This record gives sequence, C-alpha cells and structure tokens, in this order.
Amino acid sequence: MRTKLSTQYNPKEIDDKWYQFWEEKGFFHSEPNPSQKPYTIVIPPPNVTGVLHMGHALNNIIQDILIRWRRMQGYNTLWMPGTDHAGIATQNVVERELAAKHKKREHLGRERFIEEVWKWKNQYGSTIIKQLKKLGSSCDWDRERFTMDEGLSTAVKEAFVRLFEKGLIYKGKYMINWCPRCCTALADDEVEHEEHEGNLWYIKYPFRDAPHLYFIVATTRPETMLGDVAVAVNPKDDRFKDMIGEILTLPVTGRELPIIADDFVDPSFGTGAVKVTPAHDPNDFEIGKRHTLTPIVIMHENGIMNENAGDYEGLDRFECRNALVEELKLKKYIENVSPHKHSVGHCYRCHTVIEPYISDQWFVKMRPLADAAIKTTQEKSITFFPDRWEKIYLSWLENVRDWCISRQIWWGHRIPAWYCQECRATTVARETPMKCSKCGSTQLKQDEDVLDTWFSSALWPFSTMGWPEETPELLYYYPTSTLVTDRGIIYFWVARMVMMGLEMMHQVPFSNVYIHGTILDEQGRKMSKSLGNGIDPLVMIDTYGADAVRFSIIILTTEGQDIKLSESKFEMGRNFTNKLWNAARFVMMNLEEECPKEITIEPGDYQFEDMWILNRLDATIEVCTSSLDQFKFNDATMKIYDFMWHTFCDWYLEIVKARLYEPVSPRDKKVAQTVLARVFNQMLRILHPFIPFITEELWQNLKQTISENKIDIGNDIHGKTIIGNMWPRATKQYGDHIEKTMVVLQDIIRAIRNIRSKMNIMEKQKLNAVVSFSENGEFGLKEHADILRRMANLEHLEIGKNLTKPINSACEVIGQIQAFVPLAGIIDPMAEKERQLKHLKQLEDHLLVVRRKLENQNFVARAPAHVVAMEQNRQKELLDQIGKVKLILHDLECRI
RNA sequence: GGGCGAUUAGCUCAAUUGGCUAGAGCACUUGCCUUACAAGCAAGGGGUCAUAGGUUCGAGUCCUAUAUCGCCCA
Repeated sequence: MRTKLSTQYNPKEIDDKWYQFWEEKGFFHSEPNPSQKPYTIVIPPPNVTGVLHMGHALNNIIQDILIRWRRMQGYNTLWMPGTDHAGIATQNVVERELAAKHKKREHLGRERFIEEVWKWKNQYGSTIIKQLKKLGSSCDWDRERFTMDEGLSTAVKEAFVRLFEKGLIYKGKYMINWCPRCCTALADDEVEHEEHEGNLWYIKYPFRDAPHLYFIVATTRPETMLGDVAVAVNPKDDRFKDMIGEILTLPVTGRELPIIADDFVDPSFGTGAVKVTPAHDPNDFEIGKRHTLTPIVIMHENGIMNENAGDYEGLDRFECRNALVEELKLKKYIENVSPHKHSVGHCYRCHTVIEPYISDQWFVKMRPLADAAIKTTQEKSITFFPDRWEKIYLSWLENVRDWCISRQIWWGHRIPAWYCQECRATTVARETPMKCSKCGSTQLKQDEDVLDTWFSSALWPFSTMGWPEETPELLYYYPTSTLVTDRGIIYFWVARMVMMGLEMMHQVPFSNVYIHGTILDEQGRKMSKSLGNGIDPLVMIDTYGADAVRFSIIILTTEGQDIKLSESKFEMGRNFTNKLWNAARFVMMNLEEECPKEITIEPGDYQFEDMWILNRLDATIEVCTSSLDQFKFNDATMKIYDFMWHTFCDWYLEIVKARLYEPVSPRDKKVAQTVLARVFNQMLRILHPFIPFITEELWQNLKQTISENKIDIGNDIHGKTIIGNMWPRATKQYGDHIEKTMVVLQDIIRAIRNIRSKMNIMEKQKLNAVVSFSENGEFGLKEHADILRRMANLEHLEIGKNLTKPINSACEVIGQIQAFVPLAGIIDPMAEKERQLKHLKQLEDHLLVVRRKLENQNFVARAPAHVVAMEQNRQKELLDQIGKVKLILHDLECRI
C-alpha cells in the first residue's frame, strides 16, 4: 500500500498552497456573460482599520459557502470585495499615532493630514483583506474596491447632487447628536443608549415677585440650567394653571424665566414642571420653537462651558455639574436628590457621552426615500431570513427622522457644496465650480465638512459596479442576489442601501437578506476588546486549520440564533476534517491496489451495499441542497457530517473491506473501487463550499489516483479544480427496499455486538449465530449473510425461518427477527436475564403508550386512518416481541 | 415603557411546521493501540421539553398568562 497522502492531516501544508493556486488561476474572477445566470453578493465592506474577529469570520464563511455552492451549480458568481474608509474610526487611529509623536492634525493642516491617512491606509489597510483570504474567501479580488477610491468618490458626488437637486438634501440649523471628543455631528443611529444610574435633582426656582415662594423643577442634568430660558408645565395640570405667565428667577445667574404651558410636559414626571433648555435638549428645542424662545448655548464644541455659563466658563460639562450642584446645595436651592435610572447616549466610535447640540448640518430628507423602501418590501421584492427582521426594519423606516450626513472631520468625502464669499449663495456641483452659480463670483469656498461614511456605504451595491456609468457590470450583476449581514447594521446599512438603490437605480439592491446571529463568549456576553473575551479567528485557524474553523462555526449556525463560542468548539471541526482525511487515505490506498485496468463496470455489477450507499448519498445531496436553499446552514452540515462519518465510514467502508481485501473476483473488486471513487468524489463536492481547502487537496489526489489506476467514473471528475465541478444532483435511483433491508441488517449487527459487550466477549473473538425470522421478516437475509458475518465478526451463521433457539444462547428480538448467539460456557445467565428484563421493560413501556392511544375511542374515530393503522400494527408487533422475550426469560429461569 | 428572541440530557444546540419510544456533538461509564483514523473503534447510561392553564383524538411544536435571561427601540 502506498499513497501520496501523508499519514497526518496537516492544514498548514495545504491551505496556503491551494489559495494561491485558486487566485493565480483566476477561479474567483467573474466577467459579465449574458448567456449565464449571475449570482452576486457584495461583501459588507469591513472597516479599513479592522482586524478579523469572529463576527467577520462567521459573516464571510456564510458568504463563501453561498458563493462556492452557487458557482458549482453553474451560476456566474461574483463576490464583490472591498473595505470602507470608516471616517471617524480611521481618523481616530491616525490622530492617535500623531499624538504619540506629540502632534495634532491641526499642526499638519488638512492636506498633509489626509496624506498621512492615505499613507496609513496603504500600509495597514489590507490587513483584513489578507485575513479574509486565510479564511478561504473566494472573492473576486480583481474587483476589490474602497469607498474612497476614485470611482466610488464620483458615485458619492453624483448621489449627493442628484438628491440635492431633487430637494432631498438640505442644510439647516437643528439639534443633532454631538460627540464632544470627536467634535462632530452623528446620525441618530450612531448613538448608543445605555442605562445609567444617575440622580434626579429637585431644584427650587424662586418667583421673581415673591422670592420666598418657589417652583420646584426636576432634572437629570443640572448643569444645563445655565441655558434655561423658561419653565414649562402641562396646560391641563390643575396644580399650575394659575401660574402660567408668572416669572421665575433662575438660581445662580438670576435670569428671568417665564412659566409656559406645553402639552409635551408629563405631569407625572418629577414635580410636573420642567426646565426648558432649547439649546441642549431635543424636546426643549421643540418646545422652544413652539414658543419662539431664543436658545442659549452654554458650552463649546468640545464640552467645555462657554461664556454663557458665567463663573463656570472653562469647566468641563461634568465638572461643571458637580461644582454647580455644590453651589446650589450651599445656597439651599436643592430640595431633594433621588437616584434615577435613565438612558444616556454614547458615541458609537469613542463611547463619549453625546451632547444634544444645535448646529448647522446637512440632512437627507428621509420620508420619501423610506416610504419607497417600505413599499417595495411589502411587495416582497426583498425577503428577510429569518423573516422577523423585516418587521424591525420596517418599523425603523416608518419612524425614521431626517439623516444628518455631515461630519466635522477631515477623512472622508468632502461635501460637494461651495459657498460664495460675495453673495453667500450655495453652489452644489459634481465638479469643482469655477464661479458662483448665482452671482458669477469666483470667490468660492468649499464646505469644510465630509459626509457620513454610511452615505458612501449606502451606494456600495452599485457604486462598486461602476455607477453612475452604465457599465456592463452594472447591467449584468445589479440587482445582487443575497446580502449577508449582522442585525447590528440593519438600520445603518441595509435600510440605507435599499433606499439609495431604489432612488438611484430604481431597483432594490438585493432580493434576499440573510441576518445571521452574533458570536458570543461562553457566558453569552458579546466579545469585546475591553472584556478581553474575544477568540481570535486567526489563532484558531493556525491551531486547527481554516476548514476546521469554518466547519465548527457553521455547524453551530442555526437560523439567526446567536452562537455561544468557546475554543473547545473547534475540536468538532478538527475531528471532522481529520476523519475525512483518514477516510481519504483509506480510499486512495485501496484505489491504488492491484486490479486489472481493462475491466469496465456495468451498472448491473453493483452490489447491495453499493446501491445502498449511492442511495444514502443521493438523500444527503437532496437535503443538503434544499437546506442551503433555505439558508439552513447547520442542517446542511449536520447531514453531511452524519453521512461522511456514520454512514460512509462506519458502515460502507467496513462492509466493502471484504471485497477489497478478499474479492470474489477482480471484477467485484473493481466495482467496489469504482463505487468508492464515485461516492467519495461526490461527497467531496458537497463538502467543498464548507471546507474548501481539504476538499481541493483530496479531490486533486483522487483525480490523479483514479486516472493512474484506470478507474472510470465518467465525466464526474474533470478540470483543474474541484471549484469548477458541478454540484451533484440527487437521482435516488435505487428502491426503498434496499434501505429498509440495511436497517434490519444494522439492527441485527448491533444486537449481536450488544450481546458481545454485555457478556464481556472480546471483539476479536469470533462467534456463531443463528438468525431466525418469522412470517414477514425475511428481508432476503440469506443473501446478506456476508455482511452480517463480517460486521458482527461471526464464524458460523445460520439463517432460516422459525429456527429453534440453541441451548445456552443469548438472544435478541429485533421485530420479526430473533438473533441467537450460542455461548456455551461463556454465557452469564444473570447478565443475560438482566438484558432481557431491560428489553422487556422497554417493550412494555412502549406498549402502554400505544394501548393508551388505541383505547381512546376519540383517537380511533378521529385520527387519520393511516395513523390508527400504524398504531394497531405496532401493537401487534410489540405483543409478538413481548411474547418472544418472555419465552426467552422462561427458558433462562429453567436453567438458573 | 414598547418590541423581538431564548428557556429541551451535566454543557452547547437540533427536532422536516401537530403524528413512531424527543436527536446530535462534547462530557460520562465499560471494553478495545482491530493493518484509514486513540483527534479513533464498539457497546452503554443520561430528558417532568422553564412554570401554570387552554385548544386538539394527539402538543417540545399552536393559544393565553407567569418567571428568568439576552438584544433592540424610546
């Protein structure tokens, strides 16, 4: 025996070799081809500063499975890769580097700073791309894009101008979410809310004209009182009706505040009276507008109190809170302090507490865009898997507010708007304008701000295909097929792609959205840097191999459920790939074994077990295909796992060894070899999307081995790579009776093995057995005596109808069949009695269940006829078996 | 406060849409280094399907409450 496969499976030796081969040969590359159906996925572009984490791994394994599978099904598949420029995150990274050199971006100036960011991007920006390759991702790398590259920047400008011209983009002063650390505006969904244990301060506001009397207002943010311009009560609140219009004095600063009435005020919160700070609270901003109050801004953009804060000028907002509360306490303005839980917004990039802030920003008018997205979803142009996410996505679209798209940072797409220094008019244009669109002045200054990164991500499904040019790619690949992502960015990204796709392309960007679960640690917590509970996929790949990582992750992926992951889970994948490797070694060794090369096999040469394994293979292909169709990844993997391990290895390989080692004829051996090759080949193919590296390695070996040994499996294996071989089709050509017979044989074998185990008989020791069947239990057993003999390790085997039990034999009742194992001198009567009693108990318990059903008149009358018949039949069988077991027990009693 | 999800073997999860005695993997017990594989082979043990009601001939599955945990939104 010789084989090229090493005795140990060593992924390190094979993974990189094959990835390089695939890339060099261009197997991942796709070109538009109208005669072929496309299947397209655009990658959720990872952040260019990112390093691969388990979430990326899961996300990309799923995409790769879909792409490889569809490619094998004959689709022209394109997996469009790339990264996004992650404005705030990348700028933060580069600023940190500058800070280490005691420099600030302001020292460099905008242009020099942007150059630094590009330098950083060119040096480190491909980290995650390299890592995706380690995972096996079959992206079309020739088409890799970056949201800041030239084409995508053109697309961003085009989209901005079109929306502006349609009146869907406007600029204005509104209350937005402001990050005082990043010094930029954020969109609503870029704010993360967290429950904080804060306080509710009850503060006395004296009446101007009767300072000994006061009003009490409750607030969670006392420092904002410095910007108070009124106190509001609910007009229907009888307690305060008469006081509306009175004037209060603001403690500390002495500003005069009118008491106003507004429906927004909740009479049950605090004292029923609220301070109104239009410049620092979104609700107060609205109240202020309704009552034409002038907002007073009390802090700078960086969260430091400004001149309107009086003595507190120069303090940080939280220092100011503490100091102000101290002063209020001292001057007895605090009536009460109670602990209060409330949710506080944080910047999703740096976790700084968000400040509601009035600011001049650019917005996208969302209502018309969102309505179009809602309509198309309701018309089923987009399907979510699992479908519950559709409701969540729809309700966001229904309630969405206008989208603040300008960011006060430097790294990003600069807003294509120019302000005339003379007439103040705004010119929005695709190309840098030479003169003002209104007065013709050449004194133009471009807006300093850049666009939200998600604005460019929203265009990703078509900007990557060359839009706004009508490229062949755009015409062929758009709309794409499936989007695979995490629930965390349904709003950020999925919804916005749909809106932009409809607006710019008049077609949805994808027809299916698969939302997978989130990877959690063993205790069910999110993996995070700060907790240090992450598992590094690259370390896992290094330890177990990429295929083992892929297989382990995907077998845990059930319909959008979260995945609790620990390192030990990867052993499952490692064991599986190792088992497959060893099965392959066995197959290759035996295909290389001497056999006349000129024998050609006819379908009629197939033996019982050959037809059985081919049937099982077909059933596996069928389930696997339909599971993938429904995105049921764990179903698909479990079925193949079971087939490879517990059907092919445990049974077929063991049975077929007889024909390989001691064939009755050269032809018979050749048949076995051919079937082995056929089944193994197809099994590798259905495994390939899940574990691409090892299947390619084994497939290449198989291909070479069968050609050298003239084993003919027709056109079922061809070409340079497994990637280009078709996904198998199930034909299930052999009848059910084969499978039924095999089940009976397996039961008999297991029964005899059980006797062996319970009687402490070594596996090596051959036994004799008598297998007796009654009326309907024949199953052609005699034809399969060889299988029984081999698999149960029997010397003599007698098979016949109603044979008598040999004396001193252990016995098993298997339906209509009894298996006797004569054990004169070995049998332990007590152990045998115990075995039989246990079996009897099982049978009687089952009979009880069946009887209970059949004695129920309603069941017999109302259940479908076939269900009733099934139970009746079962009752008969059980009674029969119980009778036989009792007889055996009686026999034993006589002897003991 | 509203919405969604989860609760099944010691652990992590399934269960083909209401129909055979609820299945895997890991862990556990017993015996095996059997010439593909000890990362393995063979044989086992282990479940009041969170709780309480209801619908049904029949419920892990459908309905209504409750509890606990998690996520999202306000």
